[in-house]
Amino acid sequence: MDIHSIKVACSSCNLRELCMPVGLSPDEMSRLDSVISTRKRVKRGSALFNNGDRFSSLYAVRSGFFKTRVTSVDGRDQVTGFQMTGEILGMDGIVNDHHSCDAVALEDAEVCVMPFDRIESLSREFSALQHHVHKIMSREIVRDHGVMLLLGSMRAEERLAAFLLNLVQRLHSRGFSQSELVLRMTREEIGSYLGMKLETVSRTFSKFVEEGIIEVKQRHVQIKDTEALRRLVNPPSGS
Amino acid sequence: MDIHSIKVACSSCNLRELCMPVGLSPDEMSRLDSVISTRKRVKRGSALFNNGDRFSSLYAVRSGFFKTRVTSVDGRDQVTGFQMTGEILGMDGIVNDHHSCDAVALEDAEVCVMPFDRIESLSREFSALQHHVHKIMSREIVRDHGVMLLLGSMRAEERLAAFLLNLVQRLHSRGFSQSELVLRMTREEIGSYLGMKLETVSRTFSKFVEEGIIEVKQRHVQIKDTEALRRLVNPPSGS
DNA sequence: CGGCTCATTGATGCGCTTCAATTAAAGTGG
DNA sequence: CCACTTTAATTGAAGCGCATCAATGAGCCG
Repeated sequence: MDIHSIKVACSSCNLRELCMPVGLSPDEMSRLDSVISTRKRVKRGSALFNNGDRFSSLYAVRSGFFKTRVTSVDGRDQVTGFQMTGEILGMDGIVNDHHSCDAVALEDAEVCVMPFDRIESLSREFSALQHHVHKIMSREIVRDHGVMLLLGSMRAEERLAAFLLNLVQRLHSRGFSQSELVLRMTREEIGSYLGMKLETVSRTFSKFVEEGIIEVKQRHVQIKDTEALRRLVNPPSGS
Repeated sequence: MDIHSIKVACSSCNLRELCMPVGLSPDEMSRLDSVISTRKRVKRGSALFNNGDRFSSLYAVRSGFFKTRVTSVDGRDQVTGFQMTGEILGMDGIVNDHHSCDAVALEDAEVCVMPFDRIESLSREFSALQHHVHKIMSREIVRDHGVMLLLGSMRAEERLAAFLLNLVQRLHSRGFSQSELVLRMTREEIGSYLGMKLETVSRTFSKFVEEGIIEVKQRHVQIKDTEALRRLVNPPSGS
């Protein structure tokens, strides 16, 4: 066991509200600790796993920030999500025993490695853990449906507004500001996620700035009028 | 037990390759039979469940055809998928104990009702079933990522070509033709799924007909040049 | 047959992409 | 530490793809 494995314990992790362990007894919790065998560091720009890699584990983001991306046969790619502290990566790999997307760190990151066969065997013992795994996967499905709604029916301004509100809400629930955020991804990555070109992302940011809704300094964004963003996502009534 | 409950048994179901039971022993199979408590008929146009309904069960499509759809606060909706025989509905409901989308039958349909708490308890006994449940949810996640790629990075022709190829492939794996299909959904529903307007769907169909790729007579589609469709989805190299 | 829903097709315009140039920031080596 | 290079972001101008509006046609059913 290397030095990074010390204190790798869900029971003493300050992320337990966000991550896997929920409603477990102290005994169950310590059994879960034994599942989280290792931590793994991932350097900015490198991949936690790639499309085609053999699937073995789920990963809980301990620190840092990831994007996941799928690539079509002809090389186009699409960012399918951004994952922050406490969120789970790797569920795409279960169905075919191989990953079907890339997970790339957008800043130096650390993840908890949770071997999936261990999760499954422990799930057979603890129904609370079992149900939690099901919820995590269901949550991902529901999130994906929301992205489809965004991609299929919203216009550029609405998409970016929804994106900002979503990001800031997730950051807020992790103790950060409701109104300030630092983007960890490029305009191009935002655009890929939102189905628009980087120039459109940039222009839309500028438009929001002109309208006094946000302030932008590079990747630092300050939200000055949350309600205006909400109105953009959900147009009052008649378009 | 009403008459429809007779012979509701996975062990004698000709869909077992497509649906839930995989790699179960005869004993396990008969235990699974006991989970599938009932069948339920759903008339064309009516909902199996709606957004907000309490979640209790997963549903396996026994016959017929469904769409699922999410609705935004301001009333826009997005078709998130079309489900045919052997496919599973309802996984969206696990995370919040309530469904977050509507599942509407596009033709008279019948589903197997699988109470989720029973699935979970049986999953704790049979690891094969447990893993299969995980695979089904993972498959849905992977499918959703594919739809995001389609919505985020493809143009109208590519989207419709991908849609047709996907439909015909799923039908083929159920014993139907590789080249002929009957659309169970309207142009508007196709458009909602693909993020385009019904007029664009219609025009794109017409374009394919002009190019000799397909023949269309109302909802009956005959694919005359599968390779041309494949080339549309995956442009040769340039462009 | 008349009234419905669904589909097709045309004309016009807008939103976003594309191409291109400029600026700003971040990383690199002398 | 400051030139130099590289990457990221902004902004403008032009064009295209798809949406929108509108009218017609085709099936379906009471």
